Amino acid sequence: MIVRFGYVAMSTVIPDCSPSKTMTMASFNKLSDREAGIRRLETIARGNLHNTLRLLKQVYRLTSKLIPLATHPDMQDWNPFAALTPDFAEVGSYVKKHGLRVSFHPDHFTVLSTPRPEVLASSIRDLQHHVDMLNAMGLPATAKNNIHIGGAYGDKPAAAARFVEQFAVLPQVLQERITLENDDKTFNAPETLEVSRRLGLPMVLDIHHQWVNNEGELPWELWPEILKTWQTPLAQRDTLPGEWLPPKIHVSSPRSPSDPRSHADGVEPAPLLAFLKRIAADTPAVDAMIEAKAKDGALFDLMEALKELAEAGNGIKVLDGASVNIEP
DNA sequence: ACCTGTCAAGTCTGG
DNA sequence: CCAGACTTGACAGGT
Repeated sequence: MIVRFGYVAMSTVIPDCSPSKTMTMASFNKLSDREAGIRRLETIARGNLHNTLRLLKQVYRLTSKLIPLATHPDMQDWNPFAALTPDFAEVGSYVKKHGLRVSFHPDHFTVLSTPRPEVLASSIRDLQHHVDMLNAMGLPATAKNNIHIGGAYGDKPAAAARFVEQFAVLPQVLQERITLENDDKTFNAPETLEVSRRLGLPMVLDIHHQWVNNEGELPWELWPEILKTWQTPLAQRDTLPGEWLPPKIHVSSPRSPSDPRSHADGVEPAPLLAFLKRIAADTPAVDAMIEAKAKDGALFDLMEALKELAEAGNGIKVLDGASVNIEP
C-alpha cells in the first residue's frame, strides 16, 4: 500500500512564508479610499498565493484564508478573482504539473446541519467561495473541500437528517467537492460513516478524533465500509479512465493523557503504523494528512522515524517525496 | 522585541 | 439569557 503524507496550511520550517496574511475590517475601514483598500487586499492575496506556491514544493492542504475578507458581508461588491485569476492559475498549474493532491478545510462556520436559515445561507456562500478558488486554479473535482457534519442541537438523529436534506439540494458543483470527516466531540466515526453512505459522499477518517470519540469500535473495523465510500460517483468525479482518487485519512497524536483531544507537536509513528498495517491488505493507496502543531516540521520528523523503522525491517519502504510503501 | 486583546462567521455548556 | 470555552494564526496597539 502506497501512503502519501501531506500537511496543513502553513510552514513552521520555512521563514516568512505565510499563505494566510490578512487585514482586519477595522483597519480596512480606517483607510480613506475604499478602492485603494481593495488594491491592498488584492496585494495581500497575491502574496498569499505566491507563498502557497513556495509551500507546494511539499504536499499540502490549502488555507481557507488566501483572500482576506473574501466572503465578508461588507465586501459583497468586490470580485477578487477579477484581479487574482492569473495567480490562482499559476498555483493550479504547479499542482497539476506535479500531480499533487490539495484540499481545503472550510472552518467550523460551515454547518450544513444547522436549523437556522441564515447560517445555512452563509455556509453555502462559504462553500461556493472555496469552489470558486479551486475553479480559479483550474483543478478538477478531485480537489475537495473537507467539512464536518456540524452541531447536534440536542437531537443528533434530527441534525443528521437535516444535514442529508440540506446537502441533497446543494448545487452539484458543491456536492461533488465535499468530503465528510468524523469530529472529536459530536459526530463520531460510525455516525459520520452512516451519513456518508446515505449521500454517497467520501469519508475522511481522522484516526485521532476516532480515538477520542467512538462507540467502542477499533478504527480498522470501520475501514472496509469507509473505503467503499470512495467508490461512489461523487467521490470519483473527474477522475480519468484508469485513474483512482485514493481515500484520505487525518493523522495526529494526543497532546497528553490529561489533554487527549489537543494535537501534539509531532506524530507518534507506532499507532499510525499499526493502523496502516491493518488496512494495507485491501487498500492499494491512501493519502495521510498530518495535522500536527509543528506542521511540516512534524512531517519531516515522521519521515525520519519511518526511515529508521524501515532500516530495521518492519515491511516499510521509504519512497521519493513524502511517501512510503507498507507491506500488509 | 515582546505581550495582549481582537478578529466576521457557530455551537455548546454552565452560571 | 448571556458569557466563556473551544481552537487558531496573525493583526494591531501597547509597553
